[in-house]
Amino acid sequence: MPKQFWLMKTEPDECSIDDFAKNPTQPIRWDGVRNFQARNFIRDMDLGDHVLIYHSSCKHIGIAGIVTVAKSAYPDPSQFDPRSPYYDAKSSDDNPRWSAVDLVFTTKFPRILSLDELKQLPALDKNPLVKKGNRLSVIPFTETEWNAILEESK
DNA sequence: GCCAACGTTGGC
DNA sequence: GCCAACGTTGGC
Repeated sequence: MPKQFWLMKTEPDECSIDDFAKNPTQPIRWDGVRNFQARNFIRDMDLGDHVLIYHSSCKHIGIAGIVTVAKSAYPDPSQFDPRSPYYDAKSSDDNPRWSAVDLVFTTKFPRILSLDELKQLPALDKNPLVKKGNRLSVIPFTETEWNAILEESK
């Protein structure tokens, strides 16, 4: 039983639920998060926690499925790679600024739960995901919020 | 492509 | 510590 629930945003061109589904036992490194609040949430993630995958900036915006934390936070290697778009010169080996987790496929919803639909769920009233202008890419979910999503996905 | 909203940076 | 400028996110 997972201890905590999360949602992570991704542009499906970069990494979609189908990228997880096509190799369902192969974890994918979730790197490139460069926002301090989101990073702090990543560091709070535990092995076995469940994560909703949200497709943003695309044609079908919404929640596409569930993945599970397969490895908890560790230093994001891309911050040390000068050729990476995620390179951060201010980061050092002994004090890495950014963290990554590994995630593994769990469930693909039969259909995307659209943003419109999510906005209509009373349980998500207070969730930053449905607030205008929200840019947080890693969001903690309460069990109530989580259950409302699972119910809606049926 | 547009643009509002936001987080970060840097000058002071 | 303030805050303007800037770059980015993300829905439309």
